[in-house]
Amino acid sequence: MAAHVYIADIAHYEGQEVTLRGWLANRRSSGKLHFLQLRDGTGSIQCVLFKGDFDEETFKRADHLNQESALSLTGVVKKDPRSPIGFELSAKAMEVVSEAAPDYPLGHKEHGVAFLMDNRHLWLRSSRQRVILGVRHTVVKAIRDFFDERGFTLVDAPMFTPAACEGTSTLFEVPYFDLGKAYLTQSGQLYGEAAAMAVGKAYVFGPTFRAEKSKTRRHLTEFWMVEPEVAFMDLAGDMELAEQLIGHVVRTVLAKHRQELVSVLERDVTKLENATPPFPRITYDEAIDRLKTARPDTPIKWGDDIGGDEETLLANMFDRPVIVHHFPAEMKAFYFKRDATGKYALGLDVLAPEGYGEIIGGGQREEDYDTLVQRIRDAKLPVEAFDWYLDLRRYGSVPHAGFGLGVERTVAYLCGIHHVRETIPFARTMERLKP
RNA sequence: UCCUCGGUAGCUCAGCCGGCAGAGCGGGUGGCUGUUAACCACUAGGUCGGGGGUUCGAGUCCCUCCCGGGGAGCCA
Repeated sequence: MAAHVYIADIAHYEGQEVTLRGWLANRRSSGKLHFLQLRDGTGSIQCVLFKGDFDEETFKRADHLNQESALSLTGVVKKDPRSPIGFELSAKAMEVVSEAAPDYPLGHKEHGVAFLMDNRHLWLRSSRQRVILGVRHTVVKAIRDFFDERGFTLVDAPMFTPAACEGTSTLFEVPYFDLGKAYLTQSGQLYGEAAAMAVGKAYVFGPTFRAEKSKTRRHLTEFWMVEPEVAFMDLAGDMELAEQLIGHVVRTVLAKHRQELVSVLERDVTKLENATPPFPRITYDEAIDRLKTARPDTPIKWGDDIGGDEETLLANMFDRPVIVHHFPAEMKAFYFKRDATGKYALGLDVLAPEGYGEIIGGGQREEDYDTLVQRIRDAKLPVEAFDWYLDLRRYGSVPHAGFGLGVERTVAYLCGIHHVRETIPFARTMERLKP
């Protein structure tokens, strides 16, 4: 009985007899030779079956197997210059673990987006999706390692929350026993602030839900966000932490996935190689000036949000992510600290290059109790709902700051993928709840 | 919610000025000892998104509804 090996490790077994287990991706034949393309999750390899090595029934069956049939193939690993991976399997025995039904929906030709998303559970088997899933895994691990190495503690925030974190946004409502209604969290930040006062450096990492009817390539109704929060840190420290995190994630992904990014996703990785700190920093005022200069006819004016097109225009002025900071106070949520003039919120956004948009949003928080109460009132939010949050300002309040990084937008940027729906295994959008 | 594009074979699409419903892939059968989106031959496969209208005649023109893609607003 030959040892089972994975295709990714095939180079170590040249000349040896091994068993491969996987799924039939494609097959070809030239009569007395059948070529079975086997995929096992780590790679894909061509297995060659010669008629003389098999009994008639098995050999015939090999040429009629349906796509995605599960197979176990035993044979000798042979070096072959014609193979894209340098090796192929000269099969001597085949076991059909389970024959696939004949109507596997995904063929080898192109498919439309809607069809692929309907078949997302099967689409994941493609090499493209396998690479994206791998990059996402690496991104998540790199983020955890980054914070772990810097003495942060992971503090999980709840998914069920009693009220809006920021007030106005549309939240998903769920019934909650005798307590009435609960809402799915739209940010773990307020809990992250509580955690920072407990452990100094905390980060929240989990899914986030937005019921807004956004239909763009940058939006999902359910997405993952990592939100560090640090006591005694100001806006400058926040910017440094943000660029260090992104720099670390980009470096780690390049080190591990460079080859796949280039060959499978056709990503121009030179665009990622530049993404090393320090990142350029511009104020909101400067951003508006730059936009007006670059495109004099743009209708944008001071106090406006920087929209998708402007964001892309701005980001393309730099060869790496750019940090925009000091926003008009009215633009930002109630908990942002303001500068001495009161005109600006100490917020920061990090815009990824190439139109991938805002991948980080955050800033320094208001630590003064009275000011914060006033802000909550100004925002027409119920102060009682924030009593526990205000306690953080009553018992040893300190300056602190943090941010949220969107995992899907980051993966899209790294992979060079147009739409974030491909960067999460099972995307939830306005029009899609299945599979 | 608004703007925009689309819905024709299992999939991707073509179908011109209104005149017999098409191709490639996939499926089936057969052929080939080096194919690799294999190739070659033959073959099966249709409620042209639903409804209504104009017309001798509608996949095609008009109205309407449904579904989906992209974008805007808002945000990660």
